[in-house]
Amino acid sequence: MEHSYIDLDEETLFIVSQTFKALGDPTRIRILHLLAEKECSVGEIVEHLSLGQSTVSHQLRFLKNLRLVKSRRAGTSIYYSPEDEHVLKILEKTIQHATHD
Amino acid sequence: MEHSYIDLDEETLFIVSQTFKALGDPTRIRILHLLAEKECSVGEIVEHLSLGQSTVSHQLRFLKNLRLVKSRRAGTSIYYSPEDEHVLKILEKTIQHATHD
DNA sequence: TGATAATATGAGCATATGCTCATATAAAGG
DNA sequence: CCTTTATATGAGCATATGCTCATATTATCA
Repeated sequence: MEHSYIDLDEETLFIVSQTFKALGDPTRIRILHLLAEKECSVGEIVEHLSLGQSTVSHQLRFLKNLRLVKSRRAGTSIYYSPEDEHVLKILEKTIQHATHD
Repeated sequence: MEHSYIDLDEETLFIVSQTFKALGDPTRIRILHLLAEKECSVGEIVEHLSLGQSTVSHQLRFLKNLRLVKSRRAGTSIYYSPEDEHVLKILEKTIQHATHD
């Protein structure tokens, strides 16, 4: 029996799953959702979300490795902001979807 | 210092993270992507994707618990298809994004 | 340059995740 | 009914994940 289905290649599968995995954790969602509103330093994120400094740094590194956030230094502080508009839109839309349905 | 940011409530956070967690695994992505093209029985999924029967059944249960797929029985076979259009669109768009960029 | 402030990083631990193996359940046919 | 076919489920195991604690880096300022 014939069918035209072509399976996803490994690289696509890896990228897509990694991207969604990034959004699949409450802490990272909170961080991204906060950064969607305004650029924040690590310390500001820690305060706003009541998280440990180490936790935030670790998660930011995770997000940065996936190019979902970018950073800039200002003195001793480092400010983070979203980098991937596509992923950010998906997140915000899904939050809307979950909130208003 | 004042700011208008309101953190996400726990329930929203849970729903959103669960949803993305579902999309954060290569096996589930492959299954959903296949089902996006056509309704399949468990056995058909097993064949198309070269996965273990138990693996597929477990993942389908996972996806069904989150209402991402639905099922209908036909004799001894059970056919699965996507249930959540919103999530399916997100998945397909992200696959496009990962493939064509 | 020594002290302080902000952030990053590594190790360790507890929990979560995903697979496999074996077995259970359900429907159909003889 | 008893078998066969299709699917579901539970247990067990290896790996992944996310947090905390301690410590390392980096930059600023006295």
